[in-house]
Amino acid sequence: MAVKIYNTLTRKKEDLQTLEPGKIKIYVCGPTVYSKAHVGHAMSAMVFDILRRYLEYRGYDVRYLMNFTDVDDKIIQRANERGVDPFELAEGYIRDYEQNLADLNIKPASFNPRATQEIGQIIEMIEGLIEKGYAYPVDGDVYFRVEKDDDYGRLSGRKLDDMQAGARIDVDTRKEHPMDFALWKAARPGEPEWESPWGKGRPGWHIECSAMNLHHIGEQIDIHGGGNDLIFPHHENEIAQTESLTGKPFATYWVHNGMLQLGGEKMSKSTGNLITIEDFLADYSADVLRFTVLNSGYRSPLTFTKEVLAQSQKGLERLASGLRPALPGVKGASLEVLDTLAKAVETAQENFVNAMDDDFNGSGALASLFDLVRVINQTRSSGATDEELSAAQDKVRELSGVLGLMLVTEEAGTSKADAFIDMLVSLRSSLRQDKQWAYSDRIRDELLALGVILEDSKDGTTWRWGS
RNA sequence: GGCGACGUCGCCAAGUGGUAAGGCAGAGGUCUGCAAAACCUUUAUCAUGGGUUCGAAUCCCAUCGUCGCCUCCA
Repeated sequence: MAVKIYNTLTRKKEDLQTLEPGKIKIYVCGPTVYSKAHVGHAMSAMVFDILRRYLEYRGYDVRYLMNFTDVDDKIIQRANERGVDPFELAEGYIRDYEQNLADLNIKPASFNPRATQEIGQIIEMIEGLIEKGYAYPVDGDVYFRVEKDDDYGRLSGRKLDDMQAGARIDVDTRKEHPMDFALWKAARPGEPEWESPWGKGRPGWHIECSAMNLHHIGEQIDIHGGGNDLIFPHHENEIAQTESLTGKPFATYWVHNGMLQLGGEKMSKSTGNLITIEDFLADYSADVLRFTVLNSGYRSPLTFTKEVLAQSQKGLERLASGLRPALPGVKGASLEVLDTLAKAVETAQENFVNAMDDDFNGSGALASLFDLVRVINQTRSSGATDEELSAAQDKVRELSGVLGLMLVTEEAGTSKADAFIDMLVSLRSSLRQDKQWAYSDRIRDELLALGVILEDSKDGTTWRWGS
């Protein structure tokens, strides 16, 4: 069975068919680096990280690019406000973002192109577009001629006529059509500038992505991703520019994630309705966000509330419960029970792949893991040994890993405190044998306050670090 | 005003023609000195109103509601 992907271009799920067998080229729109990134960026990055990890798991050789827009009006404005160099400002936020991604367990891209490093390519493209009649210079600016592009609007499902009707459009009489967009902007005093055939200036927003693609992965790519707020105008314009120049379909699949909702509204940099990734990670683990993203459809809006995060936290604990060791003093489970476990491993594998194949259904993939965890826990309760549990637990780790979940719990045997905790637990066991409940409960309570969870069973006491 | 997405159990949600996955929370139970964990049992007819069909959460139309885009935005 093939992987199915929902394609914004056709509004349908389609079988994934790559340009080259076994290889897949993915380009994802990264942030404009003028401020700290927020959880919405994290969500988007995670969605495509999951997509990428899964395609790798399915055996594809993935080339994955994510860009940085490092020259733009807002960067310049912010830099001027602070009296710093715009390039340095951008550089700082790029480093922050890379750190954010690492903290979120998001795999680094194969390459991170930057707008400022593509100026030559950009100028070349614009020249090509002018030559073909798709662009025209005015007073040092260069605009794309939307009316020349018959397909314009096909990604976002708009028509030029519809858009003029109610939209607020700046009346720029120099433009031939109100929807014509800038490929090149003439420099104003004090702004970063590059030499060009049209005078000093800098690239427009959309052209950089087209240029980076062309330069680093080619005229045609398999998947182009980003937030659904980029569909129009950004991706629409990318298509217009690239395809007008090359005459070939740009990306086969356009994949867009839904917006993160904070307080019933889109989390957004420009409105300030946001929580930075840094602040989020101060309170929650990366897994909590990843679980939340996985559990909701990546194309739907994701409700971001404390309650949802708490639910994710509990869900993760449940997944991790499957990884706990055998009960103390067990002699092994029956063949029948072990057979059920082995079958559950197969079923989980199958359900997992089926779910993920179907447009990266994370919720379904998690369900397959929960089902397996339940059977593991049943098996453990039936007296299975660590060895008998290990294959199933490895499967949980393997599949969680494909989703990018770490499921790391601080394990016994890794801390200097272990010996002391063991001693207290052993002391408490003696107290319990003498029915000294007051003292034994006090030890349990005080250890709990220190983050150590004790669990008694009739065959002894186990302990683990809480989260 | 235009375009698009969505509305499934208290909450997060999967499911796109054949009588509703999973997680959280809740209730009852097993185990336990108590507790915790784990396990077992249990909880919905799918916004509303029409229509198509032998049969619809799933297709069509209308209504209501939510969100996104149309200006920078993941």
